[in-house]
Amino acid sequence: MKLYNTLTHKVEEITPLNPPAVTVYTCGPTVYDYAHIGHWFNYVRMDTLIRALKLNALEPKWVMNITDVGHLVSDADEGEDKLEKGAKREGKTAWEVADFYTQDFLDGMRQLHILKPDHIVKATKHIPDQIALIQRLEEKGFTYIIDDGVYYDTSMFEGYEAFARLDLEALQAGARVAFNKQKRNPSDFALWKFSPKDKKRDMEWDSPWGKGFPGWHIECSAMSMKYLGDTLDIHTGGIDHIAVHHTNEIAQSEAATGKRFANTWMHSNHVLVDGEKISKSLGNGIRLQEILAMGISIDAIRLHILESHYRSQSKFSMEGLRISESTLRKLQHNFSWIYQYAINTYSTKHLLEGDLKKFKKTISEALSNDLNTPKALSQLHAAITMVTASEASQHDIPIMEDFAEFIRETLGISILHKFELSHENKKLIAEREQARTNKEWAKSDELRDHLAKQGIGVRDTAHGTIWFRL
RNA sequence: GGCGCCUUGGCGGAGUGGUUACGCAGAGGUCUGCAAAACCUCGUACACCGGUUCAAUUCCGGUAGGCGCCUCCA
Repeated sequence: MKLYNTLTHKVEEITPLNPPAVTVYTCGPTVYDYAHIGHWFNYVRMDTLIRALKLNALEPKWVMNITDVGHLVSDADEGEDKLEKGAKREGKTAWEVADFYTQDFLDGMRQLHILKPDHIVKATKHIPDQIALIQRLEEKGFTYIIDDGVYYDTSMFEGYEAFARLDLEALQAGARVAFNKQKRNPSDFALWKFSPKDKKRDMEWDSPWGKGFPGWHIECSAMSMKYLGDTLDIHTGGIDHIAVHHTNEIAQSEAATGKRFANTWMHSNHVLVDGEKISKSLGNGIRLQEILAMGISIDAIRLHILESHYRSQSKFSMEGLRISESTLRKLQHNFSWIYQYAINTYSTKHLLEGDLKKFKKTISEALSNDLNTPKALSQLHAAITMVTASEASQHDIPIMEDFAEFIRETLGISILHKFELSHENKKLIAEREQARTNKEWAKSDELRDHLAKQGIGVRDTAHGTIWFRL
């Protein structure tokens, strides 16, 4: 199993510390608003990673966080907490806002058939862990206190800029925001923020340094290490987190433990809409429910996401999504059709076993090579073209079922729709065949349309009429 | 201003130092009562300019354009 590692800028073999276990930590959402399609690209890709690891006989231990406190509207630690801001906007408490959007996110995860992480951890449920980690940093002398909080002194951590290949002086010179003058270094960040003296926040906790709330970055370090140990096999997240969030996670974690924080860093690139990034300020993020309301299926959304590589800047459009929908339908129709054809066909030959085994292998190889999902899909297309062109028979039924299950497990897409025909429909099909025999074309066409409305397709073949699920 | 990434046929999108990506759309054909589907064939893509090489879309340098991060943000 190979993956591009942001740490080394190379595609590398994954070598877990304790195989077959492989620990994976994914930066989850900040739950102050609805998740949009860009988020779902990210999480479907992470889901694909987990599926690919399993395919390689590894046993992923997957932890994802929910940021339900502390993510400020600015990484420079200025401004408001997003949750508190969302609460103000909606006339709710920060807790209510967090609950609402957490639920929205978890619903989306389920709907998109994203595998369930072993632990979904909330920042607000791990305040003591974060405080303990800050204390460790304090003991080692990495922290200092100013008016608004406890800060991490990035100049104390050698190689702070290495991960993101930052040029700190240049960053400072070109930065568009004014840095807090009390900070020792512009790149220093808050570990603990104090509550404003004059008002009570919805979310605040006591700490050795005073009442307040944790900075955004500390949660990921505290929770990942709590559930997965000091060194992670794989840490994933959006590409935008490299420069600040992940750089800070490394600084905090490695300063505290003296050990490597994560061996492999995987980053999902952004999705562009009309050539631009999806962002709140542009208002160009479409929600999952909006897409579903347009009649696009879950499988089509997944297929569409898999059609581009996770490291490329993918383009998103509703038109592209509709194309994926028709592509998916075609795959499903063809596979379901040939399956039904095989059920109705007798032969002593076993045609498909070797070929489908070969395709399973090429699909596995594509996924195992830095999650090359476009290539995996091309192999899926090739497999289905091969199968539909074959003279499949009853012997091939288990092989086809096995292949469909393999695709469902690895890509999370259903290509085989199995269901029993009702007596009613069986009768209609028989009637249509009779009408065809009698050359009553108008009647047979009418019956065909009638069946189509119920989701039953018919194809007239040399082996008679074969029905399949549309 | 600094750093990083990208530029593939009508669209989407892989990949490779010399051999078909693939999908969608399009053209022609086979089959069919007609459909539909399937199958077969087809387009001589790799931003531009140099360099390395027997050979470059693929490596190196430069030019142009785009995008991202350094605010919000997966």
